[in-house]
Amino acid sequence: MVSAQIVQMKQHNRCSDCKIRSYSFCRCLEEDELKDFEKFSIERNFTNKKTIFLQEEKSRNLYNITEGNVKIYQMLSDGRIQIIGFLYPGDFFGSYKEEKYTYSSEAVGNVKVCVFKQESLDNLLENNITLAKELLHMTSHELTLAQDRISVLGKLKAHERLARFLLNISNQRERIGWQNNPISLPMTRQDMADYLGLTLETVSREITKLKISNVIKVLNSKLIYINNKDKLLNISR
Amino acid sequence: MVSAQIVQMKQHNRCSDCKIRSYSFCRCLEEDELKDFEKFSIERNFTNKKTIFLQEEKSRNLYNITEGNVKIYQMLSDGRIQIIGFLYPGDFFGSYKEEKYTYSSEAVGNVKVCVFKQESLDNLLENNITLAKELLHMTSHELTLAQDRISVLGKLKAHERLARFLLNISNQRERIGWQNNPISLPMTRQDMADYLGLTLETVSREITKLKISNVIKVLNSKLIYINNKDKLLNISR
DNA sequence: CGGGCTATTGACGCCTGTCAACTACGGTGG
DNA sequence: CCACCGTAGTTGACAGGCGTCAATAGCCCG
Repeated sequence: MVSAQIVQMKQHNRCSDCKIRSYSFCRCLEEDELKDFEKFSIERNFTNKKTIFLQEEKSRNLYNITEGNVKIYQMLSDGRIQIIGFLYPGDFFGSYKEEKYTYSSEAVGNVKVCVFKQESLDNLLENNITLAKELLHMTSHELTLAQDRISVLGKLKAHERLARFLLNISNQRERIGWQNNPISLPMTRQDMADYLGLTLETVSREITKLKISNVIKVLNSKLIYINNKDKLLNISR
Repeated sequence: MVSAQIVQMKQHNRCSDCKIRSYSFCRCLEEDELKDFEKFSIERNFTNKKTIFLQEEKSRNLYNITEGNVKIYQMLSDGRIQIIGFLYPGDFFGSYKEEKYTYSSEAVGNVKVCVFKQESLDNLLENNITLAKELLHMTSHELTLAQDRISVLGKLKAHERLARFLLNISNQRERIGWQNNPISLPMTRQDMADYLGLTLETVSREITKLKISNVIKVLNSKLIYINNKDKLLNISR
């Protein structure tokens, strides 16, 4: 089940040339620190649907996305799946403590990640307060996002959840400099449902309703154009 | 709406005598560091249902609970409430960044908190890598808990949510050395509902079902005895 | 004893899940 | 090039879990 192509990059300027550094926690490092930093990570590639790690495995690494999307999810004993998040370039996942992963992670499309061994990262943190504070701030931000998701799943109706989902994707894409209007949905309807706490049928129906009421245009099932952002905002609460 | 009794403690050994320090992020400080640390916070009291801060207010403080319970919650534009969490002694809340609070907080019963100004804390962090790492680890742990709650709200049925809620309370109480079997529920049914993404009627009905199937005994509406922990675990997934 | 708040219980309806049929799309092989 | 197949997505029919509304019961406090 766990299988992946491993590619260790040979180039020497991986970090300083990195296109997404300004979105990632490494942005707090100076050029000279970066040189050191680069030694402590390797780059790996994963193709669509490849597992990066599984829940309950002993955690050893922290991952930083440099290309593509990653989904992280939890599985209940009876096989029901809840997707915790769809991650973007600049997001990190995994753990910096030696314990078990609390979720599984999987590539959505082709993915490139930087992998940090926990002990390496811990040593870096010990000597670099700026890095520690940056990680603290980013983790704290992640916590805020997770708490917002608690509200979404606890209180919003299906159509409200979908509206907020589309807006979030649009904003997220804008944040990292991708086009934010015809938005591409790299995940399946099932994935969207598992993310939103719904079924794929409900997601499909709600998309159809938005289409009929002319709020969105479905260019194809994975490419959606937002006709009326205000209306979408209104629906999303 | 915001009103609270403010009490600045005069005693000089507030931190070194603190009963809950080993559950809080201050546990990482040495005795001599603690003396300094103490100067940067004041202690405040809040009585039942008093607001500590409101969502959207400019955030200036980080709070550390030393006594009692605090609920943090978000409100939608139409007044629907989602309770993000019920916090215990040793838990912290608020923000260490100068921005807006993303949730409101309110005392459940009588509460004592230590209040840290953001800039004070930030200065402390700058010079104390141990403290920064401790906060990082605790925030990271909070994130894990929030992610678990995402799964609960996204995938579990009402009876599963309630079962998990009761077990969590029991465990949480055990963790900080309170009795873990007849567990007291300081919050109302409405609060439980707002926490679990349900209505108070559903919560009440599910409690009745657990009572009838002899899994729990309802000593009174706010005091519950767990008869059959295994069965409860089984229901909770 | 009465008033107000909280909790329980009942009746009913709707939103969303479940099951199933059908369509669309993309890749593969003859 | 097209037939075929598998996967993904849409749509329909139906049911059930949970929300909504309402009445009743329990409890605290004056």
